[in-house]
Amino acid sequence: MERLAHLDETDRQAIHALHARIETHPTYSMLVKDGARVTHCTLLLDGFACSQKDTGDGGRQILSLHLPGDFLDLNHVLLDRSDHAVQTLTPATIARIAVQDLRMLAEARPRVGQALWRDTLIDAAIAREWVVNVGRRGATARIAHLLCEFATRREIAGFGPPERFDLPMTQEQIGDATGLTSVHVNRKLHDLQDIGVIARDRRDLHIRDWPRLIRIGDFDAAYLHASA
Amino acid sequence: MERLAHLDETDRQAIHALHARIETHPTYSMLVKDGARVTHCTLLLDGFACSQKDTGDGGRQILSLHLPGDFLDLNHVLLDRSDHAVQTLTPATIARIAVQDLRMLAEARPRVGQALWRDTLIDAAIAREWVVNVGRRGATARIAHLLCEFATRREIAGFGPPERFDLPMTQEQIGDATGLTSVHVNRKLHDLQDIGVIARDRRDLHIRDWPRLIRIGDFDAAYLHASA
DNA sequence: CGTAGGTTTGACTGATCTCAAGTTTGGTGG
DNA sequence: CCACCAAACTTGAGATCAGTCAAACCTACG
Repeated sequence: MERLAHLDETDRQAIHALHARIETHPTYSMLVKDGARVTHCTLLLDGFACSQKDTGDGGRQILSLHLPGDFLDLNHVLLDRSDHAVQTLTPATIARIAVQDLRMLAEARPRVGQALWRDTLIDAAIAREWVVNVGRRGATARIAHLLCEFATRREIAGFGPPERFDLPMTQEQIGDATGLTSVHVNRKLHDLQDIGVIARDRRDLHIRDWPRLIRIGDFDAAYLHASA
Repeated sequence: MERLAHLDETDRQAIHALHARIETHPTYSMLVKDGARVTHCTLLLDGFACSQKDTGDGGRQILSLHLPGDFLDLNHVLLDRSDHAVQTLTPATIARIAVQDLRMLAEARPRVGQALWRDTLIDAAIAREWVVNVGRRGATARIAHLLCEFATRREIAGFGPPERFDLPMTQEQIGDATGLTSVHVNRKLHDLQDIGVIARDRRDLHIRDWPRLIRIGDFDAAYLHASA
């Protein structure tokens, strides 16, 4: 949260005073169910997760990825019903904090409140960029954009350089995130590999030509609002 | 804003005390430019507008529609750079309010602050639903969903029943909103007409079989969070 | 080892795009 | 009031991208 707003000592104390329940969950647990009434917000402490929504005919769309340190569902501070699901992509440990506590905190400590609000605004900006990605880009660009976003968000969150990392997603999940089928994802991933832009070994992804991947993915990190 | 939170008399007075500059703009004016530094937020008083973003190869994606009474860019309260553009779809009159005034108001009157935050959360929910629409639904369903959303938002905003209204968009714009070409939009609109679900005369749209349109568009209004 | 989940490949299908030409509509100036 | 023009809508034919179906192949894990 330090990245979202300048907090003073009182702010920090107020945050540390929050009561949180720590939980651990295996891969593919539903942390939040779509349509559920929610009384707690969830903070991802370790592992990866994604927001998703199902269509009437059995399709699934992944809406965003969550890294350690992300709030998964801050929207529940003011909306009492969930409009999408959140699922773990890996084993994860989370902290559940009562909505009411967060709301009171936001009121008592405006700086903290603004940090939380700002976080939800960045989530919204990411969602808008995903509309563009899925609506107006070809398959290769969509996948490249997803890789760029994940790599830079990782870096921003302090997990090291964007050139090499474990991508915690199956090709099927990449497809659900980009509006493609797993078969097509596989082929386009190979294309990116064949032209030397990326290299892969299992989940381990190596971006060999970062500027080119950015160009292919039509990526501009501005929407992540990373600068304080 | 009364729909977003319960406000008391002091809240109302504080809102009325805001200084706003009223402007009128013709069709297709850029109210907010993508990437611009922003010092004012915009409230749409009359007319229609849309948020949009351009891709590197000249494509355009419409991200959301704005009705009279909507804030167009509340994200600027806490993010100083715009990550998308806002353009009028019809002649429009707007009110510009200084970001700083809104920020101070939100701090002084928590109820108002929560109303504003809640508004941005609903915008985010709409953006997420658009990701699903554009990512995982076929052409006809995308268009049907767009019509359903516009019709219900109109109704929620108090513009009368959802069965008949003027759609303030060209088929090209419907395409930009759904990730389709105007040609394909035209064909699918005709399909909907041929099966008797809608009738059209110029921009005047008549939904003749609302339950069926909802089914075709896989529409569930829950994401609009309309109930107080 | 055996199995399930994930990846890879091929052949075929189909939805949507592209290009291109008409047609209608609404506004504007004479 | 009419003629004209630009924008929007419509239609057709052909091309392309991505989906479907189906099988084979890995590979981690029990």
